[in-house]
Amino acid sequence: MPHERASLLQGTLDLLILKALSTGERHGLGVSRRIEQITDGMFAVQPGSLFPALHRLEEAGWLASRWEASEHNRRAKYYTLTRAGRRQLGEETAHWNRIALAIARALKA
Amino acid sequence: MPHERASLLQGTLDLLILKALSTGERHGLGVSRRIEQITDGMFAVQPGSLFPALHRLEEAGWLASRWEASEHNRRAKYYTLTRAGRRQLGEETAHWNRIALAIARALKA
DNA sequence: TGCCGTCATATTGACATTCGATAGGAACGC
DNA sequence: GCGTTCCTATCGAATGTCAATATGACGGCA
Repeated sequence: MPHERASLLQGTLDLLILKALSTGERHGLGVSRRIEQITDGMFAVQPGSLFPALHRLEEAGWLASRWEASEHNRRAKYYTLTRAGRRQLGEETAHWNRIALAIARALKA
Repeated sequence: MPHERASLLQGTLDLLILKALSTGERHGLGVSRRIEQITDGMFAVQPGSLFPALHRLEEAGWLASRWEASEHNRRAKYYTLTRAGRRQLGEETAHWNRIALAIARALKA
């Protein structure tokens, strides 16, 4: 039960998706649920954001996908991080840290 | 001198403008320079972002403005935080802190 | 007087991203 | 069959940012 549900900060969606997939294969809604979980319910990714983003990341070569039956026996597309995706996750994490630090510093001044 | 210049995270522009004005009256370009200063050169706000944002914030009642001669004797519009603007700065700061914390937690998991 | 560089505000057009709403198919329980 | 849940998918709209450019005023200088 989240206290507040924030809309995503633009630019963090890719990062969160890559992170959600870093612990293993998931299908679309699974990614969405994982993001909600690791952000403590702070961020909820809508389908209209999620699927275009997944396609974009796959297009970029950071994700690979295959069709498979879900745990509820529905057809689902499972995504995995590619090696390039794992590298990208590292870069985006570092990028985020730099930005968050800069803003934190600015807000303290 | 900045090592890297990032484009703004969408949603942080208002926050940075309010913060830049929290230490006193500034005109448009002065706000821009102040942001660059307090973020250690990390963020540079372009005119095409800056002026619409200033107008938006004034429209919202968070800024007040008046025409005055600049330090170089050009006509410049000086902006000040209103009381509501100061309150807004507090809220947006708190909001940012919650978001940054949630993402930091997510990235550590 | 005329020209130019700088300062400063402002607008325009393009672009990416996110969201809300909606659609639609497939499996399951009844 | 029928509704419900699960899952992928697309569309339209709104928003926010940027790059490029326009406009004008001042000061310095020849």
